[in-house]
Amino acid sequence: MLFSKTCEYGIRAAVYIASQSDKTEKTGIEEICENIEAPRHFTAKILQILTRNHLLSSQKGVNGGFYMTAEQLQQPMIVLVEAIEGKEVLSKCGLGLKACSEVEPCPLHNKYASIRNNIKQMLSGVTIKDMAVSLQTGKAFLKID
Amino acid sequence: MLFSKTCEYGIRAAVYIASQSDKTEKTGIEEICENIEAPRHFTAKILQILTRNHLLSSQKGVNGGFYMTAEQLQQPMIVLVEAIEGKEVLSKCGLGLKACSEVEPCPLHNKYASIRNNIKQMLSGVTIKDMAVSLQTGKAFLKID
DNA sequence: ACAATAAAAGACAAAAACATCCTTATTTAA
DNA sequence: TTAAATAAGGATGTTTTTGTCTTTTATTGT
Repeated sequence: MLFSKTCEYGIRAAVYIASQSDKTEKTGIEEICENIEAPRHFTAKILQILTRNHLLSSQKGVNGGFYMTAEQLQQPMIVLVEAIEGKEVLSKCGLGLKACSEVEPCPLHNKYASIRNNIKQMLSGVTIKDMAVSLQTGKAFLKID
Repeated sequence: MLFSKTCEYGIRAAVYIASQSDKTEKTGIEEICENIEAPRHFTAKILQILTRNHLLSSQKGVNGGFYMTAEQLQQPMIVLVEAIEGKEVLSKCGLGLKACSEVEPCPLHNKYASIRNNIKQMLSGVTIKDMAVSLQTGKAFLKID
C-alpha cells in the first residue's frame, strides 16, 4: 500500500547491506537477493538508482560489491524512499487532484495531510542503520529461515 | 501513494453522488465523470464494483443513474477502500514480507503498524456523507471550475 | 598483461493497472 | 408496445510496473 515493490526491495536491500557493513568484504548482489528474497536483476537496477543517488556505494570487479559508508548508514529512510518514488510522493493530494491546496482542499485534505505528516515523521525518524541494528540484534527479520 | 487511481476515482465518484443525494433525480455516469474529471468508462466499471458491494445504488433505463440510500451515505470511507483495494490492504507488511508478524517482525513493523492504525482510524472516522457535506458547504472541492 | 569477477547498462518480456469501445439488459416515458 | 435512455458486462487496447536476459565496463588478483 504505502510502498511500491521497487521501494520495498530497495529498502530491504539497503537494510541488508547495512547489516553487513561491519565486515570488511563488500556484499554482492547475489547474496543480497538471497537474503531478502528479491528478484536478482530487478533488485540490481534498484541498487543502481540508489548508488547513483549516493545512498549506497559500490565497487566493480573482483571482491567488489555494495557497501555503505558511515554517513550513508545515518541516512533516514525518507531519503531512500524519495530517491525511489520521487520527492513529490509525500506531498501529493490523497484523492489525486491536481489543484488540491489549502485554499481549495479536497474533502480529505486535512485528515490526509495529518496522516502524511505521520508518515514523514516515521520515515525521517528511522535511519537505515536503526533498521540494520534491529536485524543484527535479532529483534527484526528480513527473511525467515 | 496511499490509493490507486481506481480507488481515487471510486472515492471521488461516491462523494459526488452523495453530494447530489438530496435531489430526487439520480445521477448519471456522464455527469459524475464531468464533475470529478475522471475517465468515463473506467469509472463506470468502478461504480459497478461499488454497486455490487451495495455501497451505491443504481437504476437502469430512462431517468436512471446512481444514488445512495441514507444507510449508504453513513458508510465510513474504509468500507469503500476495502471494497476496491481488498480487505488485506490495511494489514499487509510495509516491506512486503509474507512472514512478517509480531513474533518475527520486519525492521519497520512497529512504526508501520502505528501509521497503519492512523490510516485505519482516519478511514473509519469519515463517512461518505461527511465528505459530501464539506463539498456542499463549499468547504471542499473535487473540481476547480 | 590477462583472466576472472562483479557492477552498470541496455534490450526485451510478462503482468498488472489503467482505459476505451461495443454489445446487452433493463427501465420508463410517450 | 415501442423507442430512447441508462447501467452492466465483455472484449480489447495502452501504459506502467515488475521482472529477465545479455552485453559492456571497471577492477583486481595472479
